[in-house]
Amino acid sequence: MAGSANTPDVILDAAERLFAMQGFTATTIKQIGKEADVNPALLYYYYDSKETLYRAMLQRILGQLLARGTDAIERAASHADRIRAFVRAQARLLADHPHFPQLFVREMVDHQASHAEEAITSTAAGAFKRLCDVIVAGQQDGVFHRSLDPRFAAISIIAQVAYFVIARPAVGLLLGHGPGGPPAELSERFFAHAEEFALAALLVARPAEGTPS
Amino acid sequence: MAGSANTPDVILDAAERLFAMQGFTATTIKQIGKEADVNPALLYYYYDSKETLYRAMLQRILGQLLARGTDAIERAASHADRIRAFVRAQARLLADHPHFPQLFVREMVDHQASHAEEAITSTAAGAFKRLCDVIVAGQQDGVFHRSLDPRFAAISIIAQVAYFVIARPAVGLLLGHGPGGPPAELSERFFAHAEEFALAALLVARPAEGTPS
DNA sequence: GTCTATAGGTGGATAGAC
DNA sequence: GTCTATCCACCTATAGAC
Repeated sequence: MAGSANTPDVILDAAERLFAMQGFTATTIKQIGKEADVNPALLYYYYDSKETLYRAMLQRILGQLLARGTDAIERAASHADRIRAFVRAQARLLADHPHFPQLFVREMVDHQASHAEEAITSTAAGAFKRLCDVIVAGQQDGVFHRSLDPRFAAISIIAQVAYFVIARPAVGLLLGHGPGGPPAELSERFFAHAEEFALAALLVARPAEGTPS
Repeated sequence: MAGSANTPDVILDAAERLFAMQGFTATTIKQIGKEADVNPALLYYYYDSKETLYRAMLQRILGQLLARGTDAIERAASHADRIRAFVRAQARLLADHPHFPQLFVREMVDHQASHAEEAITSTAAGAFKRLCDVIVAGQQDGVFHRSLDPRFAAISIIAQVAYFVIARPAVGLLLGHGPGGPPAELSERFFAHAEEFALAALLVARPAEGTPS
């Protein structure tokens, strides 16, 4: 408030944290005001309603995410490296925006993606298609296994990292680290594994045991 | 209600539907009463509070799910068939209990699995361990690739089907079928793909193109 | 732009008749 | 066991002073 950022952004920051942690209905205007350290009534000066505030918050984070280029994929030299780059970019994206997984799955189950539909079809679908194209190109060059449906394979690849962060409490319990989730170092190792697993599934000629990437 | 089932179960049925669709906070006692066609006040005759009702509902569905045996895995002849059997059982399980995915992810994000912690550690962890054991056995016999961490591989395998059903609206949009999700026939094909993808990642010697399973 | 005060509505939960 | 009536807390949103 008094300081660096302007009030609407401070409000959106607070809303993002609370909506991600508690969901839409469980989060109250008063909580957001307190978290943002502004008067709750002030929220209605900037946003028409709680619903409007939620949409603005979601659009902002979707915009931030989708603005990130997928250049790393194009820069990669080989088909395999492009798959690696995609998985790595996905993991970095989710690590940099820790609230996003919760907001995303809440939007799925609460509103059937209705508030995110445009963002998904207009931009996320682009990243998905790029991954599919990488797979198809690898198949045509005989590097990737041809019997896999490229779109299904793309979903399987995305699912690994996505599920790991969404089901974090369950994964933590399964790996013996409690419902707080696995420690950061273990998460990093899983993300590295996810690259290997995806490539192992795709590649026709698998590199010999222990061959460095 | 007047008829086959007893009132507590009718209430739990209604609660299961509404909690799955709307979440804990957004679902009201009055809605549940209406959905169950009983007086809302009656819920407090059977359950102490909304929270108690939620827990009872969750315990019931967790009990149903965890009671299902994993015999199919043990009956399978080869390492590969055991992986297939696991994925198939997972897909069947989720298809038979359409509310479970939503309830599960809501429990993750809303309560960090606190209400499901015991069910996960006592029983779901058993199924997870069995999958890990199948992978380890395959690795020891030289059938599965040894460089993969068995626990991570198990998560990658589970993630495919789990993410597909959790992110159903997003998957529907990505595959061009709208936020209502993909049609049943396409889901079935994805589940079949998930078996192939998992095996392709695990197997050292991949079957030749087009070889039937 | 920011605050105080409050209207208007709804939710969880209880008391008590039947 | 089931229903009616209702209490109290809390929530969204607005009116209006500063």
